[in-house]
Amino acid sequence: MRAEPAAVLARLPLRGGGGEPVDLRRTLLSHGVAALPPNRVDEARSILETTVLTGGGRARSIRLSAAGSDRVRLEALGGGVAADEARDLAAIARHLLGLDVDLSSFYAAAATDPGLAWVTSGAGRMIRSPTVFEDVVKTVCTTNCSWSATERMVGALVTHLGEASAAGQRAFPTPSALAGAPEAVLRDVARCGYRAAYVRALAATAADDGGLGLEALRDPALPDDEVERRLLALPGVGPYAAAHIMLTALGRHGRLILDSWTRPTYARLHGRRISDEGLRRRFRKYGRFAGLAFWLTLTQDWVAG
DNA sequence: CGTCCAGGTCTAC
DNA sequence: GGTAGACCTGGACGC
Repeated sequence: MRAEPAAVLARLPLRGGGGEPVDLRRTLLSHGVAALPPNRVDEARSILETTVLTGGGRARSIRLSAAGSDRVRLEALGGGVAADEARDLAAIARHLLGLDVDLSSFYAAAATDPGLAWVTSGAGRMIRSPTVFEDVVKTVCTTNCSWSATERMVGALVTHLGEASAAGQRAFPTPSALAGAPEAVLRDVARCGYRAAYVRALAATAADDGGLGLEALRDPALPDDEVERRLLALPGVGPYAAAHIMLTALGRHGRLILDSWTRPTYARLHGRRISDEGLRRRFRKYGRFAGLAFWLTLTQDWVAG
C-alpha cells in the first residue's frame, strides 16, 4: 500500500446502530470476501483501501484507518473531492463498515455467555461491499473452488471491467459492464468456468432493473425467509451462498454458513464432527444471531487478544 | 500421469 | 423431500 495524496474527509465514530463499540481491526478481518479486490486490507496497520462509485458513477479510491481508539478516518486518494461527493463517500464508508448494524442486543446476550463474552468489545461487524450485487457476484465466485481461484476471478473482473479512479485503482464492475463483458474476459482471463453463466445472468438482471431487485433485499421490512427465498432463486446461489450473503451483505445473522471450511473448523474446535442439524441445534439459543455466533466462534483466533 | 477436492449448485430422478 | 452426477478450473497429492 503505497503513499498517495490523501484528503481527510471525515472521522466517523466507531459505534454501531445501538451505540455499541466497534473494533475496527476485527471488522477488517471479519471474513475472507472482505479482502477481495477492489479491497486491499493491511492487517498489521488496520487499514482498508478500496475503490467505489459515487453518485455520479465516478470511481473514487478511499482509505479507512484508525483515528484514535474510537473513530475511523476516511480519506480520499488521488485528488480533491467536492462536498457532495465527500458526503457520498462518508455514507459509503459507514455502509462498508456496517456501522448502521445494531448488535447491541447480541452483545447483551453474549455478555452472559462465557464462551462468547469476548465479542462485546466490538466483534461481529462484517465488511460489506457498496452494493448487494457486488457481494452476490463475489460470493458466487467463492463456490466450489480454491480461494486462489476466487481471488483470480474477482481480481480479473475488477482489473478488466472496473471503472478506474484518479488514484489508479478500479472499482468493482457495474452490472452493465459485467453483462456486456467480452466472453474472453470471463472465460480466458477470469477463468470463471461454469460460473461465467451465473455471473452473466446476475449482471444482466441487475443491469435491467438498475440493481433494484438485489438492493431491495436490504429492506428491513422483509422477513429472513423471504430474503433467503429470493437469494436461492438467483443463479449460482444455494444454501451456502445465501447464508453468506445474508450474514455479510445484508446484516441478517440467523443462518449458519455451512461449507467445506466452517464444518471442519468447528469440528476441530469441538473435537469431533457434528451434523449440520446438530450445529443448528447447538447455536439455536442465539436466535436471530445464531449465524453470527457460529461465525465468531470459528474466527475468534483470527485476531489475537 | 490420474484422482481428488476447494468457503457448492443444479438437474434429474 | 432427499440424493447421485455433472460441472470449469487448477493446485495438491499419489502412482
